Amino acid sequence: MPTSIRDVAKLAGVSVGTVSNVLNRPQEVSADSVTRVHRAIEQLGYVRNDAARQLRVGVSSSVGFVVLDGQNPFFNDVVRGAEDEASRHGIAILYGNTDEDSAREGMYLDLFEEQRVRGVLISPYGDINPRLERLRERGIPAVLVDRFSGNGRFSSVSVDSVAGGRMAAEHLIERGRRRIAFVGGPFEMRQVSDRLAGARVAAESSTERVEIEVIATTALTVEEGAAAGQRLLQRPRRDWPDALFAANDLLALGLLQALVVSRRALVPDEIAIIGFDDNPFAGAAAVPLSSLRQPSRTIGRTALRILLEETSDPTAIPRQTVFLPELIVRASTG
Amino acid sequence: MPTSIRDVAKLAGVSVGTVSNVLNRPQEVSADSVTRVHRAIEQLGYVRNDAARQLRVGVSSSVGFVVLDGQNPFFNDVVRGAEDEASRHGIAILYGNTDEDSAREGMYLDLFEEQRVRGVLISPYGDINPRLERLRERGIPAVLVDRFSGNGRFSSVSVDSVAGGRMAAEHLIERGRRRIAFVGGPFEMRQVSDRLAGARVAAESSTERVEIEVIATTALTVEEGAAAGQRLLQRPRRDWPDALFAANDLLALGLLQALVVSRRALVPDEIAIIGFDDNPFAGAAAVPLSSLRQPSRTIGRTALRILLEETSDPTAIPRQTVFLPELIVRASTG
DNA sequence: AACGACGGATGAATCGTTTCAGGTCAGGAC
DNA sequence: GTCCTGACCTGAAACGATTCATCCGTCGTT
Repeated sequence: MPTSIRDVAKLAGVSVGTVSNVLNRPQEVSADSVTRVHRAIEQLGYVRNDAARQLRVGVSSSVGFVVLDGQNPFFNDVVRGAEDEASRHGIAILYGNTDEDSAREGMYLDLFEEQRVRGVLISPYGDINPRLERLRERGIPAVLVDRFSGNGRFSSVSVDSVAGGRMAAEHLIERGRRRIAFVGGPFEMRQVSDRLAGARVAAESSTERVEIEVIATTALTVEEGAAAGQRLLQRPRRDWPDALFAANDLLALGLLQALVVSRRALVPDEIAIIGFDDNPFAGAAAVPLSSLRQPSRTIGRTALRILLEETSDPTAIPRQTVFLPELIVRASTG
Repeated sequence: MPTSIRDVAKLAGVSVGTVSNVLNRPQEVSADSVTRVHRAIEQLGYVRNDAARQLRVGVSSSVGFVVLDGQNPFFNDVVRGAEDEASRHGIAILYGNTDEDSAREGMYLDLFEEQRVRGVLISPYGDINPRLERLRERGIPAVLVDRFSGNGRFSSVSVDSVAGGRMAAEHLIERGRRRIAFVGGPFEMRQVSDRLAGARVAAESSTERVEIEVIATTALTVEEGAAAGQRLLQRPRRDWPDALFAANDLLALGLLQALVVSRRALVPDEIAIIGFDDNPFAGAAAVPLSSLRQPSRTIGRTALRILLEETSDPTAIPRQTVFLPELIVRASTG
């Protein structure tokens, strides 16, 4: 029932080798054979079986993308960028979402290894360097996304979070804020600790006396942001910071919502807020949100491109691509 | 270099058949062999080659998901639901985004057919019934997502958009609004026309005299919503509607933003707004947005479950699963 | 006429699994 | 001692593509 390359060969009156050649290097086949084979393919509705191809040539036509947080529009944009570039090469994306769960992360890496994917894009959660090393030994390269490769063993595409944190804090300081609360967590996430580090650099290198307080959250979500906002509002007013720097826009939106709904704190007059990512909803928020824009589509596209280069040249030296975020000033920092 | 099942067999001192049995039906193998094989696997770091497995048994361990609009949080949630269910079965998701482009849609269906995926989830854009029929003939079932199967030839999981449209309009009418503008488009999208149809039903079955005006957009995006809002504000004030029903939350957020930023129209006092989807950002908007919540995760999960059932029983009768949306009232409709 | 070169076509071998028809062996029934 | 029954294993065939050593004609050269 399922038609194979042999059926095509028979109908076209040529050998299977010729059919394969028509499919893969038509220039080495006579024009006559090409048309006959194409006609046969058309007539039978033949579609090449990629599993057989992959088994023989040993290389798959898909790449895996392990995403940290499928809810986050930032990652969706990154995936979009990668998917866009992949489709140009006839490559499909195997999508795995870990939701910050090491077990799921490992599970997807296993799955992708079984599939012998061409390569893996990953925004890592746990310590997966050993896993990635192992994949590489097996000829599956990996590119880290939204994460700088600490030891330089892998290529990575990320945004300079330290610089971004610094830009955010400098902006707040310049606007006259002196008591900044950094809202974010968990701090095992490199992006989170980097953004805080950047903010601290800004505070220390300022001529003014600037305090940085840390309000820890357990995740980068709207809910956690709102909860943090609630906690803040319960303090006596004199203990309030005059600015909030949220580790990402989801948190910032949650914070904003808590402050606006309570009507107890004016944004930005009493408390300014700045986020990170500039996700598509930041500009549409209660008070349009200042943020640091990441070139998310470009990140995905670039990561996929590097991955493909590494698959064709396994000896390539890993390279770290770092983009600078862009400060977007809106009403929330007035 | 790459280790195969044969290497494992040799090291464990058994035949390849036994290794395969250990992997696939351990209960039929002696305990002794099982442990020896496992030890060998461990030692060699063997990972089964899924392409070879797939070639032999003829069934892949991935399903394709063709998504209409990767930017839309609603679809991301649906994907999440599907992915969650899939991971339970050791199945990976091949992710394809069409961005409402028939060419891309066809491209992904081709790609998935080459991969001989287990099945396809799709939120269709163009008229792809013939393509899906063809896939089915080849043993690849498809489940329509967020779209009712017109001719009942395929299973589908969707939300009753007519009912939702009706609920939205009834809510506005009940709140005293009489001049409702429906903002949405293109109308080829079934969801859009259904939501409008529902609103018309509500208007006609009301005891009051209710006008429904249509403001067409070219896409369901924040930008289109904002643009529609601008156009609206340019009219003389006496021609303004007193309520806007947006075909989805992205549009609604855009509308809201246009009205709020201009400060010319009070929401909801002068103009009420209701959206559709209840995406995670609707509640965090300038004026928290009323909306119709779709059980997006559940939709994805259900669709995948049905797909798997159909792969195991190809004679199953297609079934249409329809969820009812839930009215979420927030400040934007006072 | 002999020879070499070359464009094309051929088909067997191969990739790494799963499956299945048989084979081996120990133990139980008679 | 013979036969039967299971439990367990074995190894070759098969899946559908790609590749490559060969072969076949034709044509140009000498």
